[in-house]
Amino acid sequence: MSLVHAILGFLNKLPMTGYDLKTESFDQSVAHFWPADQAQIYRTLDKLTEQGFVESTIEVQTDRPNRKVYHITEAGRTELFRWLALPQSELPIHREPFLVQLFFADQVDPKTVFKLLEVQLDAHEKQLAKYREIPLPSVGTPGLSREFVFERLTLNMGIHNEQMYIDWLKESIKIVQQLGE
Amino acid sequence: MSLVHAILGFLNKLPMTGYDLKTESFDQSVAHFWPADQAQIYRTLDKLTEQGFVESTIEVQTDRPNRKVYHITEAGRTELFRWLALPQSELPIHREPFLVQLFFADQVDPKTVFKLLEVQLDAHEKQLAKYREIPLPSVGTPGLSREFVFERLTLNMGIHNEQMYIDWLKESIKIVQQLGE
DNA sequence: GTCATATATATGTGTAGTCATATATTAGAT
DNA sequence: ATCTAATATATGACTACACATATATATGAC
Repeated sequence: MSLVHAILGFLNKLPMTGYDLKTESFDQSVAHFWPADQAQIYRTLDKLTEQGFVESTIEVQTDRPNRKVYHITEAGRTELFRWLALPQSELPIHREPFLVQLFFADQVDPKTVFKLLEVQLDAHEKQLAKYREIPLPSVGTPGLSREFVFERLTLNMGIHNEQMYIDWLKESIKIVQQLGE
Repeated sequence: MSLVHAILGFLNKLPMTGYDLKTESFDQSVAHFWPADQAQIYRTLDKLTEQGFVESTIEVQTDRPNRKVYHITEAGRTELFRWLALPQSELPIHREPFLVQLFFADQVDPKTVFKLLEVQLDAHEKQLAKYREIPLPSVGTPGLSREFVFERLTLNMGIHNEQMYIDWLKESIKIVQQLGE
């Protein structure tokens, strides 16, 4: 359950509200490998409070709803560092509906298969373009802080992954076309 | 929910029991992009029966438990083909605990980060080796049936993906090493 | 003699994640 | 004047999936 540890990781940098975590942290930087639902962030913060890994203080606001600012505790920091050092030897499962479709594509007429492949290609090209637009300095930049280096590496993963998928799709489209002849 | 459609896809090729679906179909061919839990296969077969997409007949056995052989109905086939032709414009979410660790790796000492990367590299190299051992003819093989071509394409995705991940890990390890100097 | 494995189906229970919706107020857009 | 978006927290309800376990019998391994 990495949501817990992602939240601890963000709070270890800066105390924040659930709203900040969602809009400024998750949606801005880790969404492509750990998207987080707003409702689940709040519920996880409740659970972390019960466990003593975070605490909150109310910041009164007059014009807007009060802010419940969470900060990490010493126990929370210990738990974060324990998990951050734990090797992930089991690879995560990636379920892909599209690959299920492709697997059974012999039961479908070639034009439809071609259409499915094209839609995928379009979606991945758009995703790649999105990643490329993110203004993060490249890892080679002199004097770049460790924080940004690691963030950049995770973005590189996203870019590599989309590029690989696009290459594979183009290769597959060629093969499917030859099959139609 | 592609489990439903994967089951329909398999049953459209051949009537089978839940046990067969698990051991002969899922575990043998689509496990790397759609692993299926035994309990969930049986429950999904129940649901599909209620919906009228599959039907079952009992095959009595004396030495072993009776077999409940499922076959697809006409309604099931219609549903299968409807879904198989449906473009997947939304990309699936791939959650990666390891990338969460890497994102926060600036809070961890470099040796530990290096260890995490090495364990990942090892895991992905093993996975790649596993895929390469699967005896499926390459897409170029003359006279290869459409069924095998599409199965091969999905395996190619697995191989491409592991190769990309390994490349990215090696690149990242170099960068992390330079960071330590 | 005992233990593990294969064949075969089924239920109980828990968890992570999704989606909808409630509440309350301000600022800005049309 | 009215609608929408932003700020902020919270609950209800549902689904997919995971993990453990129950039942029953045969075969093969140590």
